[in-house]
Amino acid sequence: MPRPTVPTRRSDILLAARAGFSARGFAATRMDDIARAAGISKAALYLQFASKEALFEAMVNELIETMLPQAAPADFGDLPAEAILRRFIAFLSARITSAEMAFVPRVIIGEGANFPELARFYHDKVIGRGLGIVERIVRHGLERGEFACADITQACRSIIGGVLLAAIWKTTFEPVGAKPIDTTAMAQAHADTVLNGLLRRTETA
Amino acid sequence: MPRPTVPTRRSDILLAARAGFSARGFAATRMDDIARAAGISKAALYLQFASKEALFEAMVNELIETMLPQAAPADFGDLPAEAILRRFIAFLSARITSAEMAFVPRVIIGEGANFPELARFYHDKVIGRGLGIVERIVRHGLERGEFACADITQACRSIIGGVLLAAIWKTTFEPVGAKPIDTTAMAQAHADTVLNGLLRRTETA
Amino acid sequence: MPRPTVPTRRSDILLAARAGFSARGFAATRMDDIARAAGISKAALYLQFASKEALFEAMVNELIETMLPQAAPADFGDLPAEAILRRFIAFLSARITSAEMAFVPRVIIGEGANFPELARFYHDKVIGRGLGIVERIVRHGLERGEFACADITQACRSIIGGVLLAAIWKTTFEPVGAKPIDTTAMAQAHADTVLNGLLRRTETA
Amino acid sequence: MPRPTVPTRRSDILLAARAGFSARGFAATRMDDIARAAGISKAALYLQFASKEALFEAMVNELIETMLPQAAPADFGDLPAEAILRRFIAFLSARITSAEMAFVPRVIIGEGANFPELARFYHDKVIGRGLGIVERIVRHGLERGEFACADITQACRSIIGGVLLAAIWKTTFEPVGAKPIDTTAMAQAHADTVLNGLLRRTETA
DNA sequence: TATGAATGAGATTTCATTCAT
DNA sequence: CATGAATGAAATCTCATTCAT
Repeated sequence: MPRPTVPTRRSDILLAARAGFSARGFAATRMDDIARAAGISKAALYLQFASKEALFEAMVNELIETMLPQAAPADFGDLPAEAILRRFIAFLSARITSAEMAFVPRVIIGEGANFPELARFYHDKVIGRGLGIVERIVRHGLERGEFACADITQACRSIIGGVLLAAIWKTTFEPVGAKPIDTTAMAQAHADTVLNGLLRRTETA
Repeated sequence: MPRPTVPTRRSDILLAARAGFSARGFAATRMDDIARAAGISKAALYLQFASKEALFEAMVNELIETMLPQAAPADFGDLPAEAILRRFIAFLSARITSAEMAFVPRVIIGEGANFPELARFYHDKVIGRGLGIVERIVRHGLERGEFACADITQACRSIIGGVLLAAIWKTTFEPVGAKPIDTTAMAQAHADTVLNGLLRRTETA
Repeated sequence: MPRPTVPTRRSDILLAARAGFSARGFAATRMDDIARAAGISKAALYLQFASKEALFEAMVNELIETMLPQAAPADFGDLPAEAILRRFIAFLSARITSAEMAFVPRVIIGEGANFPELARFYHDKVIGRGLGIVERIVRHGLERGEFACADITQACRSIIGGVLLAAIWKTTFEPVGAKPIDTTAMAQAHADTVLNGLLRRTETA
Repeated sequence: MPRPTVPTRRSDILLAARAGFSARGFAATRMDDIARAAGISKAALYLQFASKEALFEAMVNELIETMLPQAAPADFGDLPAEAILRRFIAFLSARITSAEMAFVPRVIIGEGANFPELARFYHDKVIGRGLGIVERIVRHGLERGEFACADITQACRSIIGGVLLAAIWKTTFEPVGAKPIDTTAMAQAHADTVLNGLLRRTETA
C-alpha cells in the first residue's frame, strides 16, 4: 500500500514554508531556504507552487483550513451562555496561541498590505467567523436574560481583542524578552473580565 | 534667522519613510521611493541615515516619541478609577487609531522578527508603559474599593487588547472591505465591557 | 499487422516541433511544449532525440528531404529555357511559400549563427541545389541562344532572391499587417522581370 | 567643454549589444556579456535600458535610424530612370551589406515572431520605404517611356529581393563556407538582370 | 552638502536534461 | 518503452549602498 508521495512532499514544503515565513516574514525568506529545509531542489518547489506568493498563500490557507472546521460550534440548546463563552474563549485562545498557529495573525497583519486577498480571506473566514460565533453566544446570553450589553458588536470585538493580543504577545514580544504568558490563565482571566467587568457587583446591588 | 534646513529635511524624510513603510511594509519599500517622495536624492538619504534599518527605526522612534509624552498621566489623587479608566481608554484608542499612528502596531508586528531591537523597544516603552498606566489605574480602583479583580495583569491585557484590535482592524481589514470602526463608540463600548462585564448586575444582587 | 508506433510517434514529434519552432523560433520553444503538443512525456522525447538541437536539426532535415526529391529536374532535352525557367520559378515559389515550408528560411536565417551545421547543410543542399538548377537552366538558355547574360552566378542569385523574399514576406511581415502576397502572381511577375527586364524591347530594336 | 558622458555610455552599450545580438541572436546573448563588452556592470545596463527587449529594440531602431536619412532620394527631375535605378540598387546594396548593417535583416527575420513590433516597424519604415523608392523610380521610368512593366509592385519586390539575398548570404552563409559575394559586382549584375532581363534583345527585334 | 552614476550581491524563476519506477 | 518527478545551471532583473564630482 504505497502512500502517494505528492501529498507528503507538498506538506513537507508547506511545513518548511511555514517555518521560514513565520520566523522571518515574507520578503526575508528565500525560496532557496525553503527548498533546502524541505529537502528538495528549488526547481522542485516550482513544480508544486507557481510562485513565492502562491506558496505563501497556500501555506496560510492550509493553516486556516486546518483550524476552521473545529471552530464551528453546534446549536447552543439550553446551556448557560456564561459556560459556553468561557469554553469558547478557552478554546479559541488555546488554538490561536498554539505553537503552529500563533504566527498566523502576525503574518496576516504584517503582510496584509502586500497580500490584500489574504487579508480579505482571513477577515471573512477567520475573524468574521470567530466574531460571528461570539456574537451568537452573546445573543444567546441576552435571550436567556443572562447577559446585559448595550453594543453587541463592540463587545464581541473586546472579547476577540484580548485573545488576539495573546497571540501577538507570544510571537512578537516574548522572543524579545517579554514575560511569557500562561495562556490558560490568561484566557480564564479574560473571560472573567468580560463577563464580570471590573466594577464591584455589590456597588449596584 | 536662517531656516534650519537639516531638521526640515530630516522630517521630510521621516514623513516619506512613514508613508512608504506604512503602505508597503519594510521590505517592499525602496530607498529610491523614499528619496523621491522626500524630494531629495538617494545619496542624500544616506547622509542622514546610515541604512534602511536605521531610517526605519528612526521613523518608528520618532512616532513613538511624539505619542508618549502626552500618554503619561500624573498622580490620580482622589478621582474615581472608573472615570480615569474610561478617559484613558478613550485617549489611548483615539491616539493609537489615528491616521498617523495606526500603522505602527502593524509594522511592529509584521517586522518584529527582523527587528528585535525595535520590538523590544516597542514592548518596553509603549506596550509596557501603556500596561503600566492601566495597571496603576486598576490598582487605584482596587484601593478605593471601586474595582474587584482577581488577576490584575491579565485584566490589563484584556483592556489593551481591545484597543490594539481597533488599530489592527483599521489598518489591516478596513482596506480590504471590512466594516469601518467608529473608534469613539468602540472605545466607549470597550470601556463598558471591561468595567461592567456582560453578566447582569441584578443577577448577583 | 502490428502498427508501426515508432515512426508515427517520431513524425508526431517532428510535427509538433515544426509547429513550435516555426511559431516561436528555437530558443523560445520549450521541450515541454513540444512534448505536450505531440501527446507524449518530455522524457519520451529524449528517447527519440538526444537533445533540443538534435530535434531541431532533424525537423529541418526532414522538411528539406520532403521537399528536395521533387525539386531535382531531369535533363532539359530540347525544351525552351524560358518555359523551363518559368515553370521552375513557379514551382520553387509555390513550394517555398507553402504553409509548411515558408518558415524554414526564416528559422535558418534566424538561428544560423547558433547552428552552423544547419546553415551549412541548408546552403549546400537547398540554396546550393536551387542555384545549381537555376544555373543549369540559364546555361541551357545560353546554349540555345535564347538567353543573354554577362554574369550567370549573379543572375541566378537575383532569381532566387525574389523567391526567397516571398517566403520571408509571408512569415515575417504578413503576420504584422503587411499586404498579403499572391504567390502565384508574384512568381509569374518575377519570372517576367528576370526574363524580360524592365527596359523596353523596342528601344533596342 | 566636457562632453556629456551619457550619450557615449549609451552608444557603448548599443555597440556591445549589436555585437552580441548580431553574433548570437537575441536569446543566446546574455546581458552579462553585453555589460562586460560595454565595460560596465550589469546593473548599469538597466539604468539605461529597462529590459533586454528594450535594449534589443533600441539597438535595432538606432541602426535603422542611422540608415534611413540617407536613403531618401530627392526629386528625379529629368534623369533617365535606368541610371537612377542602377545607382539606387548600388547604393542600397552597399548599405545593406555593409559590415554594420548586414545582420539587421537577419535579426529582424529571425526574431520577428517574438518581436512583432519590431517586424512591423521594419516593414513600415525600411522595407516599405525602400519599396516605395523603387516604385517611384519604376514609375518614373514608365512615364518617360523607358520602362515596360506589367506589374509594378511585384517587379519592385524582385528588385529588393535580390538585394536582400545579398545581406542574408553574407551573414548566414558566408560564415559557414559559402563563396563570398562581391557586393559591387552583384549589385551591378542584379541591376543588369532586372533592367535587361535574360531574354536576348535581338530576339524581339 | 548634494547628486548622478555605478555596482556587488543576491532574488526569483526557467528549462534542458536525467533517472527511478 | 514511457513517465512523473527532480535538478543543476543559468538568466533576468533588483536594490541597498557607495563614490567621484
